[in-house]
Amino acid sequence: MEGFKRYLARYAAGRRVRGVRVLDAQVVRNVSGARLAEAVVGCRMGRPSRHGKWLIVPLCEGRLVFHFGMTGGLAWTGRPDGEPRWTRVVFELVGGRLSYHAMRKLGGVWWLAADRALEEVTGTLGPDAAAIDGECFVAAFAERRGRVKAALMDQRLIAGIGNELSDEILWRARIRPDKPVPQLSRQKLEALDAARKEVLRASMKRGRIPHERGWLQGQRGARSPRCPRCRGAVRKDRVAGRTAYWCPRCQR
DNA sequence: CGTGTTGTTCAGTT
DNA sequence: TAACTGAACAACAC
Repeated sequence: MEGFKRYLARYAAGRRVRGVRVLDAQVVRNVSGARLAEAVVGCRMGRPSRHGKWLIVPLCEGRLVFHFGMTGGLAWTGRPDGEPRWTRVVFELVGGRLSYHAMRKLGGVWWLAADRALEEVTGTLGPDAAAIDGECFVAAFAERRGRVKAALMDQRLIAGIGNELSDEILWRARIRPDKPVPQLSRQKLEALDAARKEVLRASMKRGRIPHERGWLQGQRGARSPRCPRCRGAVRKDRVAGRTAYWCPRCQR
């Protein structure tokens, strides 16, 4: 999401909207295409911000809110040639166009007038995972009783960590994904916090989760995934309703 | 044709 | 209440 934010900031921020084309009305969630166009045409896109996996772009008196589901993205096209496959909404800007695309339509685009709260769209979100300090992070786990992977991915607790990031953080902290939170020692919680900081720092620097040497995510989808640390076989299990990759030798 | 998928939400259950 | 499970959404790839 940080990558999308920077992409929008680089290509679209500061440009005036000339028109909006809604190719699939289903992904514009809370207003009609006509109402969206009425709200944003003539406005200049402001500097985007991010809270967890939500992208917020101020525009005139309101803001556009984007969520990308599992398969969404943004694409900037300077010249009027073909849009990306699965483009759902196109913002025609002075100097180019910004396409919102999504194969599966699990995310969407919202328009929020100035007097509406972000929470109306996003639901309750915890503080952003990249913005909090260690004390706040550890405190978030204080009352949790479930599995650590579920807690990490709970957006109401801490916003921004999804399936892949949670696996990567747990692997780095050497904690198994199904470990009950109450069984984590103070030391382990601090290791989790250190892993959280390092994984997010590196991911935000690159604009995506690295899938390279020394990263568990490089093994996701491999025929026989190997732990980058101990070379043991990586397990693939269902934890907290999602596919978890983890190393049973390193993660206890 | 069946299975799995980077996210979220909801109903139902423990 | 907290938290879990499964289904739903949607559109593929394999």
